[in-house]
Amino acid sequence: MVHGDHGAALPEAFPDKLSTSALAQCAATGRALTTLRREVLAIFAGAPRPLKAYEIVERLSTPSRRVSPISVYRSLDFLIEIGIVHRLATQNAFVARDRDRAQDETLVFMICQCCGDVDEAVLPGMTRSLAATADAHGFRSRGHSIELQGECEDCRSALANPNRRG
Amino acid sequence: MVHGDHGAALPEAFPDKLSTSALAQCAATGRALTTLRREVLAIFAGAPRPLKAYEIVERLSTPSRRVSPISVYRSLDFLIEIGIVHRLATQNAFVARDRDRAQDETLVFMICQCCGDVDEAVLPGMTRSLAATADAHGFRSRGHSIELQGECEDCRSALANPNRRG
DNA sequence: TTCAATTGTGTTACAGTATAACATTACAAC
DNA sequence: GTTGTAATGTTATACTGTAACACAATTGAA
Repeated sequence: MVHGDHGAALPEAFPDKLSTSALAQCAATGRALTTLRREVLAIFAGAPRPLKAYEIVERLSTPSRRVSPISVYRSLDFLIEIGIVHRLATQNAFVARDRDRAQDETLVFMICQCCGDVDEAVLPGMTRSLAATADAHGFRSRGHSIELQGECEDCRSALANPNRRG
Repeated sequence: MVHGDHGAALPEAFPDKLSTSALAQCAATGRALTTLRREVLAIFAGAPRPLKAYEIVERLSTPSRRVSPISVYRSLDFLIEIGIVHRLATQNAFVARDRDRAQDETLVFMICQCCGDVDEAVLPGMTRSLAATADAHGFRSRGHSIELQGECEDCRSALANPNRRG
């Protein structure tokens, strides 16, 4: 089962928003959402936090099926290309988001150093601002990575009120 | 050049702007700009591009002196702490810059995928914009990483006019 | 002086991240 | 059926970063 079996059934609750977006992207670009790519996506769909590549390797591997790191990396590269998955460069980790992939949207990731959770935002003026800066330097931008490190609201509350933590 | 000349041929005399900034930061924080840290800084001063940690290891090592990766990483951590060196998360590489380290300045790095050169800029409104976004999400930001990937002016010219390249 | 605390480096070993190179499988188009 | 392309399998390895503990130098104080 390499590619072409776009209708393969998956153990998890499919289709979700992620795979719907992925399928739309594949249809638009003439590429295939293969079994392996679906499986990786399914793992993201069930994960509340960013995933490490080798976590995905572990979760896909069973005693009878050894998924190699490079296969996972290749699937990740694909999902990144179609805009479903984002690499958190500062964390060596990956997240899946189903936002509209309008090319002029600038995603900002806020990464909690305490609990590892990631939130994301779109800065309306950011795209223009970055483009203007790049222009001023003669730089043609083709991609970006914007990540904030800090503490999320929950962790700040917990730190401020250690007695109340659950 | 086993010892005494810092292990690197410098194009400019010491002290340069980088080490001047570093010394000022050390004086302000009561920490030491040791020989190893100076050597790492000197390598940055002579490098036109971002450096990989293991490139620094190689340049510091000689047949009679084996500098270990962890020593280099420790020096890099120190130089990052005092704001002289920045880590390019998307490249697993490091650059030294001698900008004023005003805490409200938001550095943006523009990384040429073609030649590897890095330019940086300060976006005036960015700090406020990011802070407002973080606030809106209850996120307390303590650090950030903003990197653009693309092509620098020189490489764009070269690509547009392949005959003229030199 | 001697002790303890602090800072920084040396040394060894290893953990974690990512890719190269080549073989194989599946499908589509001719 | 042959060829071209896309995707994965397989093996091995390169690259990036850290843990753990020992050693050395400095400082401040009993």
